[in-house]
Formats: sequence, structure tokens, C-alpha cells
Amino acid sequence: MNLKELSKILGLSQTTVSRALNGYPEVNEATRIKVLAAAKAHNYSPNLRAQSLATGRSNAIGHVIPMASSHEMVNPIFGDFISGAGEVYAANNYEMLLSIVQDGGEENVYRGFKTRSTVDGVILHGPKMNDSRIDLLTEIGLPFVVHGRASGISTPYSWLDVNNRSAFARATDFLLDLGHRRIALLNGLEFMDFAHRRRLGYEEALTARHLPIDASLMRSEEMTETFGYTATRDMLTVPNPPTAFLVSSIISALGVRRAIEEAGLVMGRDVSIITHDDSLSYLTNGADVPIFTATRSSVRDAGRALSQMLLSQIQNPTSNPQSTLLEVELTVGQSTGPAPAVKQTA
Amino acid sequence: MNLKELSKILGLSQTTVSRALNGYPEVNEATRIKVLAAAKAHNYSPNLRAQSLATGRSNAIGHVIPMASSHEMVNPIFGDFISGAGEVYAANNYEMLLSIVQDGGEENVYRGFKTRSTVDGVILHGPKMNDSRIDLLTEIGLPFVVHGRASGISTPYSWLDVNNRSAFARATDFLLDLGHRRIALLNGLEFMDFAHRRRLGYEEALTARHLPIDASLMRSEEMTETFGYTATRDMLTVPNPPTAFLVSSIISALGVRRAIEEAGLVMGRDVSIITHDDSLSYLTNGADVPIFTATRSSVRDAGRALSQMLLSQIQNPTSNPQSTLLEVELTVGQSTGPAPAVKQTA
DNA sequence: GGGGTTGTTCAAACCGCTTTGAAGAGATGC
DNA sequence: GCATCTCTTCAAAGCGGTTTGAACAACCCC
Repeated sequence: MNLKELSKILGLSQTTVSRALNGYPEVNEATRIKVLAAAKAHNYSPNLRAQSLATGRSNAIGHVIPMASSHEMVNPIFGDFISGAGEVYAANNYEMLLSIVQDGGEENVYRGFKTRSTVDGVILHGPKMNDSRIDLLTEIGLPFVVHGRASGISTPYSWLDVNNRSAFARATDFLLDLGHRRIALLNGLEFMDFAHRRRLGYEEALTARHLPIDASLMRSEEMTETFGYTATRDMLTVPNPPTAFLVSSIISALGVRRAIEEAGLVMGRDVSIITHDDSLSYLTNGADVPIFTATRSSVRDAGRALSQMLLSQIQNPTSNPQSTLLEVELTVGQSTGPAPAVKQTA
Repeated sequence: MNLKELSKILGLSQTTVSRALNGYPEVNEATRIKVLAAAKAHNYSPNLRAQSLATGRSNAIGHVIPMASSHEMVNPIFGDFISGAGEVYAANNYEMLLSIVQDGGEENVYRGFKTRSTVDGVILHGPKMNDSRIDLLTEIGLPFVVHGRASGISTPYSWLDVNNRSAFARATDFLLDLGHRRIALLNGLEFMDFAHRRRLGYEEALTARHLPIDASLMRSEEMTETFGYTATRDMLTVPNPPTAFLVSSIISALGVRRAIEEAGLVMGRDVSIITHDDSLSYLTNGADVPIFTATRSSVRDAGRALSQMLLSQIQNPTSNPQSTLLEVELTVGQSTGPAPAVKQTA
């Protein structure tokens, strides 16, 4: 059933039927009712391709997922993010388009989006420091918003980010207040902007108390369980080991706990952990009592908010770039406690 | 730059240019070369919407993700699956379309896909037993393949599945061979087809050795870390507790280990664990030495294979439904050991 | 040299929708 | 009663491609 057939059935022109369906005012209310009824009865809905060809809009948003061919890791927060964004798209009659692309192939994908007018806008994931994609998108004129930020980019753009710096400063402060002095940082890859900022927050809190920054206490890797485990296991064997771990992901935190318990130590007593928690639906931080003390921020909510931001930017192309900085929630769980008393050297 | 402009520049008709670009034989090789060069020089690529309107194909595949509004869980394997599928789409010039949809709204989405000709086919995720979506898709005539299977459906359809029954039978056998007699099953939701089959495998192995099936040793829930933890904690407190756990997901297995260690027991000595492992990129089962003894099958590979299956089905609409049954790999890790000697009752 | 091939190109129709510009029918004003 | 407005509807022209059917030229064979 297409528009031509439907209008023939109704004995009306395509013009009138189209206008009736799209809510234009210049159509008699009686005929509009008839049209809507007939459309429903014959289960008509417009062909998306034809519609977007005619209007120039595509009613689709692109998400480009870079995947480094070397470390074949899919960002584990991605599922939750798009489920938040997907809700918004569904409510606004937009489609979500996903492109998995090898690192480096992104430029072509974005240019293709524009020239082939596949999507009306894109959400940029996983911004790195000085991320070149931002200037690229500005240049080719494809509306976009960024999940995160990119230090070192001067052109204005829209973004939504967690305040990673303050979050990790607060977390570090929290540990310092408990008396910890040797605090390890298990960070994500530090060319990623969020990881960079987290490190800044950590260093800032230490410096504020005139404590040294010890490179041997810092690791930066992809945030897997294994990373948490091996880094912790190694650090616990050296003389004067850390008494607390600040971890960038709950997944790695699970590995940290594993190493701690394997070493015969007790989490929250012998060694403390604070982790960042993205409120992933499949990896909640305990049930009623949180397992880990954590800085929490829902990535699903971020998906909702950011997609909304993009849609309103598309509707209103002349508006200025917007930005949102989310503060984390610090929830205290069972993984932190006062620093153990220092063993006196004989 | 569109086709009209490009052909004007070349002094050729749109027909010839279009044919040259699409590799039709009735075009002079010399002109084809000229056309291709000009297309590249002017950075021309066809408008996707116009193209699919003209051809009737949309070059897009739909993935419909049901999200129960009650338990707001995004399937954690989803990210890896689509990253596998995405590779295949990229190589074949297909787009991937994602629809997040509230449970129950799926029928409308599928019908919309068909009537609005949004996609050329869909991949069906998370089949339940007697899944009604399969008959629906057959009825509306939208090409589809299923990730998994649906017991109780008689109409033929294409699918790719892990042999869940044999996997869990083997795993149970493995534990039985180690002397375990009280083996707990922490399963996914058993209206999901895969979980149902896993249970069958478990029961089959027990029955084959004339062992009783004890309902108090079986739990069926969403496969979170918390589920693994609470179920294990509870089961370990009863008299005559299980000595081994068969777990449906590595995420839950992490919770099981947490409960075991919290109870002061040692995994692999006091209590054994076997888990199913989907080879998730962000949750690998240890590095060189696997943490858990596991039945493993890569969900990313499944994504690759299944999307390939769908594309070939679309190209060849009259072909018969295909199916693939993948056998798991049983990898022995540190989480299993002989059953502890039975304490003699006095 | 006329009929039949083959190779190459083109104008025009078409895909299914939106939107412009025009036009018919009443209603209104003077 | 005629010009002028609204209200409502319509035919036709896009949007940017693909595909059909025809045309033209060159070549071949008797």
C-alpha cells in the first residue's frame, strides 16, 4: 500500500492525502478524519526512503564505533549507552544507524554519511585528546555531539561529559581522609580524554596535600578484569605496597578484588578500592549494599540526554553548541576503610 | 555532487554514468575509466536514499533489541555480537539499523520495517521458547535469521546456535567425573530458549548416571553478578551444600566466586565452578591460564557468521533455510578440582 | 548494397513521497 | 452583480538515483 493507491481508494489527490497525514492545516477536518481512518484501515505508512528523498531529512542518527584491530575490544559501556539513546530515537521517530569501523576508516564513514545523506547527525564516541574527528565533522558540516570531551580542541562543539577530574579528585581525597598515603591508580588508556582527566584529578588531590606523585603506582591500560588483576597482583608484591586502589572501571575493580583476595588480604580492611561505576545494567555494584565504594554516573542516562541534545540541535541548526557536565555521585560501599596501621620498621 | 551534475561535467548521459559506476558491461571501457576517475575526483557517491528508492533494496539490516521495561537489562553480549556483524556489513556495503523497543512493541517495528521498506532483513535476538516473532516474520515475508533457536516452532527458519544442551551435559559430566554429586545450576531465565536447553543438558547428564534432580540446586534468573553472588551465598549455608556450580555466564560466575571466597572457601578446592564463556572482549576468562573452567563459544564469531548467513539469504531469496550448530570448546581452568572428601557423619 | 549483428549511448519513465503554484467553490464586501 | 478573499483541492514538478526501449554507428556477411 503506497500513497498513490491510498489516494485512489479515497478519491483524493496524493497532495491532499499527504497533507492530511502530515497534519498540514489547509485540509478540511472531515477529510482528514477520513484519510486517517483509511490509512489505518489499509495499514499504510510512508516509505521511509521516498520520504527522506523528498524532504532531504533522513530521520536517522549515526553512531560510529571505532574498533582498533589490534586490541579487539568493544567498549562495554556501549550497550547501555545506546539503549538510553534508543529510547529517545524511538520516541522521536528516528532510526539509529551503527557503523563498526576499523580505526582510521572513520573519516571515510563520516564523509560518506554527508555526501550520501545517510544520517542527519552523529554521536561521537570515545573522544581522544586532540581528537581530529571533531574538526573533521565541523568541516564537513555534519551535526554532531560528543560523548565526553576532547582536550586540546579549540573549535566549539556540543558535548556531554562526566566531570572526571573532580570525580577522581574527590575519590582520592576520600582515601586520603581515611589515612591512605600510597594510592594506586588503575586508569584507562590515557590518550582517551576521560582517562587523562581522571589522572589530572588524582594528581591534583595528591598535590594539594603536598604528597608525591609516584609513577610506580600508576597504570594505564584497557579496562579489563585481567588488567585489574595483574596490575594489583604485581603492585602488592613490591615492598611498601599501596594500601588503596583507585580504579577506572568496575570491571577492572573485580580483577583488583580477585588479586587482593588471592593474596590473602581482606578488601576494605587491608586494602581499599574505589572504582568508577557507569551503572551498567548487567554489572550493578551489588544489590542494596554497594560492593565497591564508587563514583557513579549512569551511562544510560548520558545516552538519553545526549541524543536529545543532538535532536534539538538538528531541529535548530543555528543554535549555539551546548554542553553538559555531570557530577558523579560518591557512594560508600564495603570496599573502603581506614588505612591499616603502618608497620614500624625494626 | 549528484549524478546529474557529474554527467553534465562528463558530457555523458546519467544512464551511461550510472552504468559505468555500477559495472554494467554495455559501456565502453575507455569511458568507464573516465567516469570512475571523475567520480573520484569530484568525490561523488550515490545518495543512498535515492538509490534504494530506485532499486527497491535498502542495503540495511535491522537488529531489534527487546528491552523489558521491568528489568532494564541490556544483553551484555550484544556489543560483541554486533561488532562481529558490523564487520561483515561494512565489507558488503550494508548499514546496520538498531531499534531499541519495549517488550511487546516488536510486532509494530517489524511490520514497519516491511511496509516502509526500511531494511532488507533482520536478525532476531534472544529467542524465547515458542517465540511468536518467528511466525510473525515468516508471515510478513521479511527475510530473517535467528541468533539461537526457538523450541516449539514448527515452521522452518534459518538459525545459528551454540549446542547448549550438549555443552551443559559435557560440563556436568566433567564435574561428575571429578566426583561431584551435588551440582548447582545457576541458569539464565528459563523461558529463554538457550537457558531451557542448558537445563536439559544438565538434567540429561545427571539422569544418565541415575542421579536425582534436585530443584533446590537450581536457580533461574537474569545473569548478573549479584545473582551469582546471592544464589551461591544462600546455597552454601544450607546443610549438605553443593560442591560445584554450573553457571550460565561468566558475569554470574564472578559473583559465585565472590560468595565462595567470602565464605572462606577456596575455589577449585572446596567448591568448583564451570561457567559458559561467550568470549566477551571486555571480560576475558583470564590471560594465559583461564580462571574458570568453561564451555566457550565466541559470540563475536557468531555475529560474523550469522550476518553472513542473512546476506546470502537476501541475495538468494528462494534458497532453503540454513542452520548452524556450533559446538563449544571445553577449557579447563583453575576453578575446578576433585570433589572434597565427604565428611563422615558420626 | 541491403539485412543483420554488435557495441555504445541516450531520452524518458519510474521508484514513492513532498511541495509549489494554480484553480475551483463559496463566502464576503461594496 | 462583480471583484476579492478564504477554504479546499489538485496536477505537476521535484528529490537522485536505476532501468527500459530506442537510436545511432560501425562492422560483417553474402
